Amino acid sequence: MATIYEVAALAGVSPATVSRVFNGNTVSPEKQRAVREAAAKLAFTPNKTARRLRKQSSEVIALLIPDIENPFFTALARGVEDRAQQAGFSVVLCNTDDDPGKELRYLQIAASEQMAGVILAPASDEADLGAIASLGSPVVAVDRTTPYPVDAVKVDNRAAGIAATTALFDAGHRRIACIAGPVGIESTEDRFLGWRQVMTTRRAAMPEGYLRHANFRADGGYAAMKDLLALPEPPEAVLTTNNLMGVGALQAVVEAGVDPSKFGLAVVGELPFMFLTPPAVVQVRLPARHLGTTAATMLLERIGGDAQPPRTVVLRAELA
Amino acid sequence: MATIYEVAALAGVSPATVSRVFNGNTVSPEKQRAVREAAAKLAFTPNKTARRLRKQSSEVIALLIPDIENPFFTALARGVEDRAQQAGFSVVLCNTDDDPGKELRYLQIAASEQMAGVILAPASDEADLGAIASLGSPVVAVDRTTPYPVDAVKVDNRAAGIAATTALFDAGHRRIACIAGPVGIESTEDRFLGWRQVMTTRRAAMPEGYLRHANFRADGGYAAMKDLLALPEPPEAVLTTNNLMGVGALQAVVEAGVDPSKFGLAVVGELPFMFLTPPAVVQVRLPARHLGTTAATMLLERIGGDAQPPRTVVLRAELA
DNA sequence: GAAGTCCAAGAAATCGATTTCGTCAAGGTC
DNA sequence: GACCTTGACGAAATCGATTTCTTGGACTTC
Repeated sequence: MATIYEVAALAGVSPATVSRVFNGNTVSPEKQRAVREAAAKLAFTPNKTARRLRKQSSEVIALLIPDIENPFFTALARGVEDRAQQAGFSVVLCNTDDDPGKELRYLQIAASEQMAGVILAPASDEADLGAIASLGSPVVAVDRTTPYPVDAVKVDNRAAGIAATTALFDAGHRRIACIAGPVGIESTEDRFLGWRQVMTTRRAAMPEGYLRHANFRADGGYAAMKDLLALPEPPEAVLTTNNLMGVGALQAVVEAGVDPSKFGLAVVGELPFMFLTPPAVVQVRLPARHLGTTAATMLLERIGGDAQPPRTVVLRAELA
Repeated sequence: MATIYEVAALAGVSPATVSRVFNGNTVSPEKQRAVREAAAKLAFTPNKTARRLRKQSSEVIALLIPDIENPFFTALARGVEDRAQQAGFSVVLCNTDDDPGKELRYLQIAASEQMAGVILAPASDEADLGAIASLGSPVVAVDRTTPYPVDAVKVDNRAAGIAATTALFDAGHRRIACIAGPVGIESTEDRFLGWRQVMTTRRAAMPEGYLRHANFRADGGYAAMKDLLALPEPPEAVLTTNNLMGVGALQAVVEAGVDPSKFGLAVVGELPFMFLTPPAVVQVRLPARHLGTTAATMLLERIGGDAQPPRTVVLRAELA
């Protein structure tokens, strides 16, 4: 790795001039040419670390997501990456596993690595954005909001829950259960509230046990669905508040010998890679990628110096 | 962000001593305590950038994969992350989209960011590892190998292809087509060779058009399968050389009104989130996560100074 | 033609850590 | 007691860029 000094020596100028050439400052055409030639000859790439130390900032943004194996989040990540790439930024992907400890560690890393900004799907309400915020690094919350006054991009989750539940109603189902995510995670909580609202409005019965809190993965949905099917009066239809629980629930239905195209299953999110989706499955498509591009755009605006008060953008999900 | 100088001032010692406290050098117990107290009071976190500039290395490893939305690669990424995490390293995930240009850019970034090492699923044979290698940063190729003399972890792809094809034979199929990935990608090429070997050994007919090269995604598999089914003499069974093409192929089968549990479909890899897999689908499970942990382990050994000649570890895939 | 303005470009400071080097005192050896 | 070793620790160099400060020359302006 050639340094700026070697380039300067070869080009017969000072290091400062070399720096100026690459940072768009006033340098005479001849010296400019000399520097570029020397740089090319030495295959010079500026040392990002040194630059970062001096500039106290970098062209890297951190993206903290809870589960890299969830297609919803990878689609979101793609959106972030596409947008960042365009702007010449790199994205560092971090897996928090919905563990506040891991999340905190990554936030500290982001701070001590002088990252330009952070996009975060908060694992918990207590996500400590204090450290990173006090650094002046912008933060955008995505998918879920936080108590901190930062930009946020989310989905109208309650509307999504309402749409999904209503679709089940319209298909003729009445005894509709809900498999919700862990308590305290805003996004699925809101979807569950949508379900409850529809159920209440329509005066549908919500027997004890028709609401299940499961972990976010396929196995959680699977177990919850098994439980539901084992009830004395099992539901005719079920809403799961995220994609992977939907996968698990569908499997449980099939394994129980119930015809999945008769049973009413609604999922907020998409059943990933499920082209074979039984027609009866209702899916509310979440704009995952769009969530990512929007968040990235907002973050880049902040990085660019935009100082307006925090905004929250709410995207709408649509029935697929 | 407090600096080492502020800590030193508060503790009444020199910056060098503060550094020594955090890097395990000889410091008297009293000063040690004083420094730790001061550091705690100021919430001191060492500036990674400065440290990296000085040490010319960091505790970050780069992982370059072709497609973050492919569950095979996310599982692999998880493996890498778990292992890295244990060793106190962070992982930076980069999406190459199988684009040599993007790949090259990321490799340069890895170099200019002083990353401790790189794990790479090469997009092409020409992946220029020269720059990064000349830096002395270790590189481990994963899933695919490269002409450069670096460590590699791969799957016995030919055996996987053989196992899958043989299983189709054993199920009574004879007219077996193959949907292979793009030409030039070693992993799927080898799987295709396994298919051809079985077909040849068993003297099965391989009519013109029974070998398709498709893009790696579900849509590629879908289109290829459509083509195959439209042949004058369509195959009775098909092998796809990766997971996503299998998803697409399965969809095409179903859409064509063919009963997927009659048709013979074999996939090298797992049909992601496909719990509803028709019984006839043969899957050769690839040890994706294990690939990741193994690669990370090897990389960490190299980072630790291991200088033995390059090794290639071949993992075995098993019929699921 | 003297004074003021402007601009290219080098010298040197700077970012915040780590590390080398040197100093000084304590302890050991003959 | 003279000499050597050892260990703690501060001063200063170092990593490689950016940026401020400074200088000297060209160009205006009156």
